[in-house]
This record gives sequence, structure tokens and C-alpha cells, in this order.
Amino acid sequence: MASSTPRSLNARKQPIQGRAAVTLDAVFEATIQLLLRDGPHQLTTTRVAHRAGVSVGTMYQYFPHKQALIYALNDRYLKALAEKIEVVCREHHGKPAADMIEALIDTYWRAKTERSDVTRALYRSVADMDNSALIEAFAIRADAATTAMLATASDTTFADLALVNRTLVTVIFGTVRNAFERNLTGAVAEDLRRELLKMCRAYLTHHSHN
Amino acid sequence: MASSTPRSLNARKQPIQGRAAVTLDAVFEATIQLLLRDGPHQLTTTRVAHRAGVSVGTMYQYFPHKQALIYALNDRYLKALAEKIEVVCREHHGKPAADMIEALIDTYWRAKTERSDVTRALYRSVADMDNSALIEAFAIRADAATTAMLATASDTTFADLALVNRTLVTVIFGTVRNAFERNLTGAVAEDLRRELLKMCRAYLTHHSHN
DNA sequence: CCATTATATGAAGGATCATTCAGTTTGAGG
DNA sequence: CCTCAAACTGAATGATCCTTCATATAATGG
Repeated sequence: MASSTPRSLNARKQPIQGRAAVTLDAVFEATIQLLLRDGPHQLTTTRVAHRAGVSVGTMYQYFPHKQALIYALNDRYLKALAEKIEVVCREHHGKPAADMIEALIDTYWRAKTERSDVTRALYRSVADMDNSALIEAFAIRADAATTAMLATASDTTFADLALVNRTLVTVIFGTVRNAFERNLTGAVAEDLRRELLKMCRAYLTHHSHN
Repeated sequence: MASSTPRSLNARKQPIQGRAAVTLDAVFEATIQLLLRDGPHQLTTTRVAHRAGVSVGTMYQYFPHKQALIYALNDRYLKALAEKIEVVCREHHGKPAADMIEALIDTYWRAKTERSDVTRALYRSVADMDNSALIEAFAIRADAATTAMLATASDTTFADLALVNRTLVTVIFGTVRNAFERNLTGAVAEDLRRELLKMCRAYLTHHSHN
């Protein structure tokens, strides 16, 4: 995976001492805040550095250029998200399909909601070409995990597992994204999540009765 | 609606002669192509002008600044999309709910697919603050149209119309968007569209049986 | 406590780019 | 054919911003 990332996007060096890790975290955090506050267009290296309480030069010790910073931010986030999905999928092997879907929706939704600021910031972080590679890598991992899970459903076997899986994943992820784009939060979002679950379950029973 | 747009984003002047309209179209088209080809970061006024075969100065007679160009592009597109949805919703008043959903999905999907380059270009066109106002305006129009339609379903009445409507709209729009983001096209996309329809219908019958 | 390496600084360079405006060309109406 | 406004031109301006580098400070291990 790392080998497929465009060479120039890799981090310049890894933090060794503790303070360096702190600096990196501060830079990431500052990036998120500025992205949220002012949008991608206003995101300048100087501003990020200033907000993070470091100097520009420091940032350039860890990132060869600005794009690499945003890339790293997405990378970090998407890998953590993929991890969570993989874990929850593995935990639900052999369970009823309805439980699987509930777990998947809950996990994904919570991951996005827990720090909705980060979610929103990243949705804004500009869809430059390089990010799409990250998104695709995430999609592949998620697909593999959910497919493997659904294949073990204790109460259902799917005539076309790939199709059902692709449908569910696309619908769930897309719905969550759209919910954020429309700024649906709080109780409204909760209701939507419940309805989405109902919908997916209705789809599953429909499929097993066919 | 126009009165709610940030003052400075309005077009500078309307085309009067025929050639001016041609110029404007060329500028929009060039913007789309460059957005698609090189991403929003590489989109410069000079490049757009050059690609459109006009000079920078010409562009600035119609748009007070670059942001206004992107804003206008989104505005154009979203208003046309809202229009299409309103029309199809009106045409399906009084029909069975399943037909309504099919029409809605088909219309939305086709609108996005017909010129998928434009769709993708706009998805990339940077989520700067001002665009979100456009998106919200679109959402309000779409919600109103679909709610009014669903309320007249010949075979179903909904206990919580607003909730069902919000769910359907969010799921459908989100799924389509995600399908594009994952580059699902051709036969795969077709299959997904069919499955999405099944899913929404299953949701509807589930609801009417409750 | 010294040498070495890691980490941090921020002014300056250099490039890009949005925007303007003085002037030219084109079309429309009379 | 003439006049006026509309439409178009593109070099110049000024601002912004990414990136570098020479230098300084802090930690580490011996």
C-alpha cells in the first residue's frame, strides 16, 4: 500500500523524540480546525504553522509539501476507519445478517459522528487526484471486510453476494456522507440512522425471500 | 432566491448579444473540463480563459472574481437539477408509492449520468462556504417536491411523512454520490441502481405494514 | 560534559495567480 | 455609412503563498 502512494507524498521523516510527535499532532489538529473554519482555499502553510504554534520550517521537516500534509491527514483517518470496520466485521462473522448490518451502520456512523468536525473537514479537504487513490484503497479494504462477513451469515445465503455487498456498502456510506453534507445532526440524524437500518434490513429479507 | 446569494457572487452583467452567450457557455465548458482534468487546485483564471478561447478580461466582465465562476456553475447545475425533480414529482402525484420512488431514482440517476463529467467536476469544485448555501437551497426545493408527491400516494399513507421522505431522499442522493465517488459506471452502476430501487421499495412496504 | 543528532526557527526567494484598465474590435440601429 | 454601446483584449500590477536554508536550540548517549 505504501509503495503505491506517489513517492513525493510520503512523509519526510518520522518523529523520533516525544516532542516531535506532539508537534505533528498539533499540525494535524491545526489543519483540521482551519479546514473547518475557513475552507480548503484559505488553508496556507503559514496559517497552519501559526495555529499549531510551530514555524513553517518545522512543518517542512515532516511534509515535503503542502499537499502531502492533506494527504497524510486523509491517510491517517481512512486507515483508522478501515481498521474499525475490519474489526467489527470480524467480530460479527457467523451472526445473523440483520445484526451484521446494524453493527456496520453503527460503527460507521459513530466513527463519523464522534468527531464530526474532522469528518466535515476532510470532506472539504479538496478532492485532488491523489486523494482518490486513498479513497479507493479504503473502499477495497472495506469491501473485503464486509463481503467476508456477509458470506458467513448464519441465517442467509446470497445468490449474488458481491452485488448485495456493494449495494449495502454504497448505500450506507453514501447516506452517511449525505447526512453530513446536509448538516443533519442530533435527533434528526439519529432518526435517519434508525430508518437506514430498517431499510437495509427490509432489503435483506426481501433478498432472502427471493 | 437570488436575493439570498452573497452580493459579491452575482454575475457582473448578463449577455445581450449572441456572441456573449456563446462566450459564457465556452467559459463554463472550459471550467468543467479543467476541473475534471486537473482538479480545483489547478483551476486558474488564465487557464480557463485560454481553454475557452477568450481572454481573461472577458471573463471578468461576467464574473466579479473566480469564486463567482464556480458559484455560477454550481448554481446553473443545481437549479436545472431541482427543476427536473420538481417536474417528475409533479407528474407522479397520485400514483403508487413504488412508482414514485422509481421515477425519482431514475430521474436523479439519469441527470447525474447523462453528463457524468459535469457531475464529477462539480463534486470536485471545492466545498467553499458559499457553495453550501446553494446545496441547501437545492435540498429545500427537492424536499418540498418529494414530500408533496409522497403525500398523494394512492396506495400508502405515512405515519411520519417527513421522516420517510428525508430518509428516502438522503439515501438516494447519497448513494448516487457515493457511486460516482467510487467510479462505479456502466453495468455495475446499472445493477446498483436496480438494487437501490428494490431497497427503497422494500422500505416502503415495510413502513406501510407497520 | 561533550559530540552528535534531532528538532525548531523565520526571513527571504521565487513563482504563481487573481484582478485591473486603457485601448481595440465587433455588431446593431438608424 | 456612421455612431454608440457591447464585447473583447492581454500586458502590467500587486498580493499571496509555497518552499528553502542558514542558523539556533534541545535532547541523547557515551
